[in-house]
Amino acid sequence: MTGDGTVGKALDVLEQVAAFGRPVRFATLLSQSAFPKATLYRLLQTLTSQNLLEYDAETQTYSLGIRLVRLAHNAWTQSSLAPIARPHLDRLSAELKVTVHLAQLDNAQVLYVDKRNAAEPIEMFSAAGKVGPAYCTGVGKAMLAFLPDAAQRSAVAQQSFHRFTEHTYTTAQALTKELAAIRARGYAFDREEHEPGIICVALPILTQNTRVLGAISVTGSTQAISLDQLQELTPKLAQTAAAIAADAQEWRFPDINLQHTGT
Amino acid sequence: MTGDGTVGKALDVLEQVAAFGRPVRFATLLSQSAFPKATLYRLLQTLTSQNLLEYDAETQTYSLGIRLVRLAHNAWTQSSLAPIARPHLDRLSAELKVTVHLAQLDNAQVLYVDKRNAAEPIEMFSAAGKVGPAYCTGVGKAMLAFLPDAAQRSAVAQQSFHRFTEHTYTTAQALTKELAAIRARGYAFDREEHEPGIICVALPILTQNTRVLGAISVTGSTQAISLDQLQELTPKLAQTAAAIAADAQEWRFPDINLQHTGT
DNA sequence: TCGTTTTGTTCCATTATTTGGAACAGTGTT
DNA sequence: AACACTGTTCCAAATAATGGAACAAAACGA
Repeated sequence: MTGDGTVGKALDVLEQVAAFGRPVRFATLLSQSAFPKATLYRLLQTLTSQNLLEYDAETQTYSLGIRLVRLAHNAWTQSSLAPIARPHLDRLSAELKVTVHLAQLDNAQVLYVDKRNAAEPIEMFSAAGKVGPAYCTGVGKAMLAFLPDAAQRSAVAQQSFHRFTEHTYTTAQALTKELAAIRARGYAFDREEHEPGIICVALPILTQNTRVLGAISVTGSTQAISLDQLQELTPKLAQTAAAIAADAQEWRFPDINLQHTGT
Repeated sequence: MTGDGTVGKALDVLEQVAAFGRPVRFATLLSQSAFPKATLYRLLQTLTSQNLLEYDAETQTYSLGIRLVRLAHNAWTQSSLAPIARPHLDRLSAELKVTVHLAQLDNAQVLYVDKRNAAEPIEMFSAAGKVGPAYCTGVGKAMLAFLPDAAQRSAVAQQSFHRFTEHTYTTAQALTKELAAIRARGYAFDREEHEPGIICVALPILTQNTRVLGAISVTGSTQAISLDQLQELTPKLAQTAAAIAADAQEWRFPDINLQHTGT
């Protein structure tokens, strides 16, 4: 997971700080870091001077810098499906009165990039950016199932297979079998595999060439809805997924017409 | 703006890609880059392998990677004022039925980290992460005004002073004078300096030691509200700003108690 | 079809940066 | 006043980045 010379090392440190989730002191980082004191020190300096980290002289702590927020806004706008999918999610959520998730794969994990909530109208940024496991969520399995073989094997190998509930798939073998079934069926269920009482149906968002762009899901609690009822929503979901994929396709082409922009 | 060896250069490239706002080809980047071909190529490789960029083989284009979205979620959660301020903004917005902004300074620019809209309930991530000019917005001037002298001079020097409207301050001198007035008064107005017909009052969020954490503002259109009416809201705003500052203060201390975590 | 141009990728000796052990400097503690 | 602890600086050795140029692979044109 590391590598790429200096840049990779700097990012390792950045992730380490991120993992703390709160401002952190030099000594604390040092004690957990593989880097020698002077090296870690200089990396922190570099990151701070680049505003990827922020150093609070009062408390002598490092925390993530807001430059990341700005960069991520660009990333979210241009590279995630969210802006394209937004109107479609709005429509789906309004029509069905359900909780809808939009996710993409990041490093064999599920990254949620947007969400519509049935009860509370909308959740903020806090929802976009969250990560979750791929092997025990509807969106995760839907995406894994449609990955090319090699990529799927690699992704499956990276799962942690922690048993969240009694329904969680806890071996690569069991998961691979489930993925094949999903691929055949065209959509994925989450049968309380991640949280007890929470079920969902998820569909991948695929290009014409069947490349996986992301996935959408509809979630409910077992008290409110049954798997069968969720399944009945799949046509609507499929329609939405197809519409998003079509829009995404269009969004990619403009660049090709603009490629002769060089000076 | 550059520097810091390899990491700095890599970030330059990252920003360059971000600036495009759409997927971009190697040749396009090369034509605008100061780096020689091979160097740029390797930097792109590194960034891509680190998932800060994403390479689409089909269209041969680079775009920002979603790893940034994940990192930014952490940054937003832990390092921005947004999570602390959220309940306070909710209350303020609900009570006054107005549009409220929460902003921080990033590199002498205004970075909006949260927003409450009077009409539409909430806007998503798209609002958090947006940047704007500091010299002609309420929140921007409120923050600049309370910066230590040296930092203020440096920040003022970095403003672009583009004339957006006839009320925009367009020289460092005029702005500095305005900032002194704001400091004396305790809050800032935006008198249609950025957009015609848009006015606002803004207050800085300060620590006890008067360090600038951020700013909040209440915005309105000249048709809907007058400056005097906005001014009447300042006590409520001041109360909210103080409450946020107090919460932020508490949020910083926990780390000090946990500093002996080393192995 | 075959040369030609454009675009992207690899090589490798040179050059510049990073490395990290160790010495040093602050700060607070007993 | 000695001690322990955390953070910062130094510098020769080790390592990684550099970029000119050669190479490969498409896209283009006649």
